[in-house]
Order: sequence, then C-alpha cells, then structure tokens
Amino acid sequence: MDCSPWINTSLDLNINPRRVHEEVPKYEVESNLFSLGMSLRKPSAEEESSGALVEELKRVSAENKKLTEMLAEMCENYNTLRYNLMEYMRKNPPADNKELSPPMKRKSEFESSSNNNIHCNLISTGVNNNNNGNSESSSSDEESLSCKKPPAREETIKAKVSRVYCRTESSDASLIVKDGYQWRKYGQKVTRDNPSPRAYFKCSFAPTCPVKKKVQRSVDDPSVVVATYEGEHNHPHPSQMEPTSGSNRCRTPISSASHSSCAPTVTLDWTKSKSSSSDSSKNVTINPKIDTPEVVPQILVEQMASSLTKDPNFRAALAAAMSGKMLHRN
DNA sequence: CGGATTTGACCAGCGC
DNA sequence: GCGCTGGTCAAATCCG
Repeated sequence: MDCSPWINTSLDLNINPRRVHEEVPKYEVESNLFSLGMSLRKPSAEEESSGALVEELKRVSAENKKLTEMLAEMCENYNTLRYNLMEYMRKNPPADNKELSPPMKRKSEFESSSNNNIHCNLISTGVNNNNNGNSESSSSDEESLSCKKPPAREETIKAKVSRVYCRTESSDASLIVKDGYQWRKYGQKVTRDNPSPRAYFKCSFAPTCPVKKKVQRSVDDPSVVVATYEGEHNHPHPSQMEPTSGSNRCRTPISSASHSSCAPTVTLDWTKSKSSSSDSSKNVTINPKIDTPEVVPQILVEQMASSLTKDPNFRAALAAAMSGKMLHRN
C-alpha cells in the first residue's frame, strides 16, 4: 500500500500543522480513489450504485478529514510531550550517566576538602541544579560517590563535585574544556574502563584554590568530553577580574560568571556545531551555537528527536501506527 | 629563561 | 598480605 504522500504530509504537520488541514484532504481523496479503484473501474454497470459510491466516497473523505484532524492533534500532543521530556531530561539527567562516571570512588578523592556535605551538581543548562542533593536526579551521582562509604565516612566528605559534558571534535585529543578558569595539568592516566586517557588539572588562577578537574572522553561517544570538577573556587571568576584578557576567558559569558557563586561555572566550547534540526530546535530554548553549557542528556534528546524526525522509516512507522490505531478505534 | 606540559614512579584505598 | 587501580608527585621536556 503506497501511503507515502499521506505519511509525508502528516509528518510535515509537525513543522507546520496548518498545512495538514490544507493539503491532506487532497491526498486522501486520491488515496481513497485508489482504494476504491475496484468499484470505480465499473461505473457503468449500475448507475444507482454510483450514487452509493459517491456517498461512500464522501463518507470516507469526511472520515479521513476527521482522522487528519486527530492526527494533527496527536502531533501537537507529541510535540508538547517531547518538549516536556526535554525539560525533564534537562533537569533530571538519566541514570545512565553512571556509565560516564567511574565505577568506584575512593575516599581520598574527598578527604582533602573541607565541607560537611556531598554536593553533587549536574550542570545541565547553564544553571546549576543546586538542589543540595535533594532531588532524585542527583541520586545517580550521589550513588556513584557515596554508595560504598559508610554514613560516618560521608560526614567527612566535603568536596563539591560537578560533572560537565562537552562536545568537541573527535580528532581533538587535547582534552581541554574551556571554562574560563586557568588550569595546570599535573597528571594523566589511562583508566581501566576507558581507553582514552584521563587528564588531571588544578586551578592555577589562585595559588590557594583547591579546585581540581578531571577531563576524560566519554567511552560511549568520543566526541563528548566529561569534565569532573571537585571543590569550590575561592576566588572570583577570571572573567570578572580580567574581562578583556585571555582567549579562554573571552568565551565566558558574563551572565554565567556573575551567577551566584560557589558552584563551578562552566562555559563549554562547542567546536562542533550540531545539525540544525528545524523542528526540534523550535522546542528547545538553548541554541547550540552560543556558548551555553549543556549536558549529554539534552544532547542525546536533541539528537534523538532530530534523527527520529528526519528518519523516513520512523516517520512511516509512526504514521502507520497512528493511523492504524485511529482506524482501529473507528 | 620561566611557565606549562609530559610521563614514569610512587602512594593509598579497596577487594580478594 | 597482595595485586589492582586511581590519584598525585616531580623530574624531564617542551614552548613561547
């Protein structure tokens, strides 16, 4: 059954829903003419039956119009749902972030700092999820950091940890995440669960700044660099002190530098612009071309949405499933 | 020449 | 206790 015109039109509705109402009926009429071909091939056999056929045609056309409206409504609901999902994913990174985190943490990683709480920040959209660990979304990080430690040990854990995901050129092996601060590399290690080396950095902007950073490419996606920050800067953001200096600092927007404070502020350098998915981008408030921090979950959501909406097979399958469902109900 | 980076050695935590 | 692993140190090297 060749229903591609209907499918293509129906999915274009995602971009411009009004087109559907204008164009779909025409295709539907044609399609129904094809489907009624057996009857239409014998118009002269019984003239009285032609009237019934016309009535049938009108009825089917009206039904198709109704289905089209329902489809458009479903598409709108789908877009709304997708938008809500993106918002949710942005605020609540998925549990498979664990895959990007080391399988086990050692207490030495935290003993040198000086707070009283674990403070896991997952920076997702340029605003820290600074929920003091009370949200479910932070549980994955908290688990990875503390699940193997007794409660008494947890009380001594003090470092503020945040994780940032940055897409870079796959060919770029520099492991540099330009966040506006000055870092001195003091070590590099190849870890067991990731073939790409992990680089260790200390904040060199202030001699007494205790912040450390670990940078390693994602094992799943080499184009994604995972930067793990530990500790809190005890100095202002360099861009606040030297607004006109440094190639790194000029990439840091003042807005992110001026936000409250103790949590690490990160500006990612998007050296690889993502494909412009017109339909998905309209639902996303963040433009990937600007220096705005993002995290893998949102990247994945956008890429998934973009790839799905561009995939003809997915569109056909979605349209077939939706039309089949609706036809079955009628 | 001074600062940053590299890299092998060393240390400490953890599981067996 | 031993081996594995992640994290850190520091001498060597690089670079502007």
